[in-house]
Amino acid sequence: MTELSKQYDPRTVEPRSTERWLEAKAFAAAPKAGVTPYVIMMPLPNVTGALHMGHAIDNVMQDLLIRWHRMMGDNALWMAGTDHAGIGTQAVVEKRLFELEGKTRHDLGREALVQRIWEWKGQYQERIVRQQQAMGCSCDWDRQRFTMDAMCARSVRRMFFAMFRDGLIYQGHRLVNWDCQLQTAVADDELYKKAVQGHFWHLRYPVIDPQPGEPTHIVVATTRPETMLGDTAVACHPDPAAALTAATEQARAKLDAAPAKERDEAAAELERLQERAKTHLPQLQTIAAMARNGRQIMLPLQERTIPILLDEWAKPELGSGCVKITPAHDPNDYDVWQRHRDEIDAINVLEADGKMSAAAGADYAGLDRFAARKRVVADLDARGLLDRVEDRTIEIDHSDRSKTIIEPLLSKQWFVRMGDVEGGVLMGRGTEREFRAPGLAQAAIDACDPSWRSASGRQVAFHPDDRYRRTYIAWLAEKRDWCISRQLWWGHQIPVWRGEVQRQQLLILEGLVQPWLSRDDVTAWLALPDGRRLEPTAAFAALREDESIARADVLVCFRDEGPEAEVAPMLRAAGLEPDPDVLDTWFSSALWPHSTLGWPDPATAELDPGQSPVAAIGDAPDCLSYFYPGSCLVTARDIITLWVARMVLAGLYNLGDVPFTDVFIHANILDGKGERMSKSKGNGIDPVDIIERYGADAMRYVLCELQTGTQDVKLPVQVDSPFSNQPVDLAKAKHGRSIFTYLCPETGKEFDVIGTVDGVPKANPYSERFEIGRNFCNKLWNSARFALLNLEGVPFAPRARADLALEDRWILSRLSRARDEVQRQLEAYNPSAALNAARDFFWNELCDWYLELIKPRLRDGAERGQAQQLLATVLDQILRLLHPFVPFVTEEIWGQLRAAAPTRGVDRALPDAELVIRAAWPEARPDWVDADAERTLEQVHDVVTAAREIRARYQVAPSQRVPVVLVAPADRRATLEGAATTLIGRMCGAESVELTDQAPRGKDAATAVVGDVEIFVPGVVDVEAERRKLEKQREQLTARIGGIDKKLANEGFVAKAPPAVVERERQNLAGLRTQLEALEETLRALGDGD
RNA sequence: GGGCGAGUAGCUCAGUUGGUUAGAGCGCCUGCUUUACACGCAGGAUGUCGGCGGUUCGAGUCCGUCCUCGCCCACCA
Repeated sequence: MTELSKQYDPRTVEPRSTERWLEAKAFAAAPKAGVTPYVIMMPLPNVTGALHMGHAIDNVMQDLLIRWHRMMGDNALWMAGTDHAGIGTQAVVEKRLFELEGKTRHDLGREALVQRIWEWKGQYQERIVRQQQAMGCSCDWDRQRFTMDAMCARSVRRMFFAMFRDGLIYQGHRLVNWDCQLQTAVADDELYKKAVQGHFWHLRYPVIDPQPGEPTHIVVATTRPETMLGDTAVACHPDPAAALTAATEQARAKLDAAPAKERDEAAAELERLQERAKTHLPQLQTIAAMARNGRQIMLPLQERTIPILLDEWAKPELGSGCVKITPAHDPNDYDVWQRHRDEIDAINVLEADGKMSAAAGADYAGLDRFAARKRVVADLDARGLLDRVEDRTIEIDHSDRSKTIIEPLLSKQWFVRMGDVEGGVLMGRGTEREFRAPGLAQAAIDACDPSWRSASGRQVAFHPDDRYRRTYIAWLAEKRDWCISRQLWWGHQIPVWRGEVQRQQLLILEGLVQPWLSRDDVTAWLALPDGRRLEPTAAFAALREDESIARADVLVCFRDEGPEAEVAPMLRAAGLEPDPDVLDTWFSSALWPHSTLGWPDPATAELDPGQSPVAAIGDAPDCLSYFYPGSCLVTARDIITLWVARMVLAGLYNLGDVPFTDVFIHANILDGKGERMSKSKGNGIDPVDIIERYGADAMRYVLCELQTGTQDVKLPVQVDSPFSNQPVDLAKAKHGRSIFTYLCPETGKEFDVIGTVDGVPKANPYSERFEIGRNFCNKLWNSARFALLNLEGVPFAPRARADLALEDRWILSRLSRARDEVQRQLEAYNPSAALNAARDFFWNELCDWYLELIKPRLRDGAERGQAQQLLATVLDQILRLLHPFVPFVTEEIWGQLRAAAPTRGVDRALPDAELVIRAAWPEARPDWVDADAERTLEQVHDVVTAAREIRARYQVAPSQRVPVVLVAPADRRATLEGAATTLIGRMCGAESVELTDQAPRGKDAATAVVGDVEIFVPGVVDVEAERRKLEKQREQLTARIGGIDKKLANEGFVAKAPPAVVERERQNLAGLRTQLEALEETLRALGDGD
């Protein structure tokens, strides 16, 4: 037997456990007919950088579930991998390229830049995997995937093709959030708001040929004057009087309901609106009338006539009451345009790089938008067309990736139709679970409706409560089309050839391409200038029929790469080009739960070297049919809409079934200030820093303990300053030059907590909260050490419960209950409660009581064997219960325990396994529950605690044995006699324990009363102190008795409370009265000597 | 503006369908090199359950209202 060191050292133990697991391929999962699979798909970390504590809690929760299910006998697969994170990764690499080499992506070119990004990806993927392995993540590393590897790429292409064929993917002009720096569209959730000091310019647009009584100018206001160059109208409300009245009424209602402190503000608002009816309304009505008469405005600088539109978007209560309309650069104006398509156009005055386009006019084209803004303002001012300028703080959208201001821009993008479609959408085409859904979003909504079931009987449920189901549904219910194109270089290129082809060319080509276009694995659409979108056959027919059709936009999508390559030269010759855009990252991550399993066809899926096969082998089914649908998706709530919803709809669309049945939403990790840890905020800390200091188990223990409900977790972070060596609280410290650096409060010098800033010393962050976990591991280690020191020659013999000692029956009873509680809480997705149940049993019952109780037996020849056997068994069981939480230390101890006690068990041998990771989860043992033993031990506990309190009060040295006299009524004495008395003596350092019905004579005894038992410790004195203590206790007792008396005297209580509750109160009262009697008896005994 | 959540011991948090004296860990106080563990052991102190009002025999728990904090969504010419 190896001697265990006195202090647990995770640095030596953790690598050893890891090695054992990897060597035994303990994380690997392969399809096996007849065994239930349990599958978790890891939320893919982005390869933009290293993991922080937010990822750690996510990974630890998954590992907890996976290890638990593995022990329960499920075939547990945890699929790991990383996400290429298109825009994020490209932005990081581009930024470095510029900082280190002063180059832009255009200097490098597409191919070279992508090559750079692959290198970056390799580096970070490796780091991420190292971090996860350090945490103990038991992923099947031989199945690790990347969203851009061959297997996943094929799936992406397949889904795109299917959706394109089904008409669910279309190309359209839409207003998108444009990042002028990265020159790509970005999603709404990739934006953040930032308050910027700006201005509000009021511009005067001349009315053409004003009539008497009509205004000569219409005033409109904007924060972005340069966009006026793209104005195509001015709008006015069709019924300004009614709208203003409505607004006034609303303001009045608000004033009536306003709380005191908002009253003034509400009153002022009401007054302002009432005033407006006089100042603005007449003119607005005039303008509305002018609009009806088709009067025109002269757009200054452009010298273009534009109409006055009547549209409700123009609010009479705001600004001048009129609003300029720039459909190509403002979302609301875009909507106005949609309502007035036949009256106005959209003019795009911006280029992709943020410079003004030719459409802005010769004076402005080529100017950066901010320079153009100044120029436009100056030019208008020079013409006397600038009414006034206000200073204003404006909340402006910024791009999360480039940190630059976003411009709304009209551009051509690819979309997935989320809404309902005429005739519905065929989900799971060609599978046995095929069904028809109204639309993609609706299908995903239905999937978590409790009344819905897929053909496999599955649906999606959220945990720990269904609060987040509402988030999910609310988002999907908008059914907003999903913009899937990004103008990036890093990602899955959109597999479409497109081009504008002239009529003549098309007709020449028809014969050539038609055979191709009629194939199953090719889909083409031809968009005619009149807006019709037709299949090739219909389109060619239309072309022949109508000679006025001059050209068509041709879009061709190939299902597979091979045929595409074959036809490519022909397509090129016809003037088609591959679409340069790439797909939104979420398009590929939506497929993660099945693309990683080889969909659409595991038999032909392409693997990276060394990876486990996904195809069927012999009798074993293939991975896709065996592991899909998966079990549980573990994630933080911010990703519900972005990812969870899209995985559900992609799974339903491709396979006709949900990707998982449960979604476990865990807490977010916040820093000491209460802000969410994230890479971009710079407040994330590397789990490896914590592991190095406290151990991985300690970190896992604390993260599990913190995972209570959905309460977010604050994790105050400190570092020791590399300059003063003093602890620095990062929540209070000032930042240095970057968000990753801080200033030492003593010296004012700068240090770095991540290690990214050159020339600044690195300080390792830590958090004292993890000491709890470290202490726990040490306790576990030492309890095992104690056991192992005492297990030499441990026998195994089946033992009947009747033959066991009182404390043995007690600990088995408590173990049985603890096991059930851990199980119950894990099933309820409550890791904290599960861990605490295991902890409380282990620490408070096993260590504090059982180990102490059996120490004498371990030294006693006759009783030693049984005590050893029980000790080995209980240790075995607690190691199994704790393994999913703290895998490393339990694995190490398990090895030692098996060496010392090859067979463990009480009535029969427990199932054994070489590694605890593969050991069977403790089975329920209701037959071990022993209510009598529990009651007796509870009394022993109470008496011992009281006796110890006496010892502490009189500062009796631990080594000093004292006599203890227990005075109790006959029935109580019957319980405490024998074994219990022995245990009491053992636990409170008694010289002797006397059980009697007679208080000892003399008053030189310290006393305590527990229930109906009086405790005397003769020989320690301070009669007055004793009396005071007992009198205080009597006072409290009397008060409580009074309270219950009153309650029971209350007719309402007796009549209306459940009988069981009333009965309990009566019992309680009786108990308290007995206790009071005993107390008074003790007081009398004290008084005897007076 | 709409929605969701939180407020319990000095700190971080539990507290099941209302029902004994509201709990844990950390911290604090006292004592202890008790043969596994001082990262430990034994003992102890600590609460206007955010405020007010209501329902109820009974409220930390249910309802109303107000205060404070956080998050999500929408909008901002």
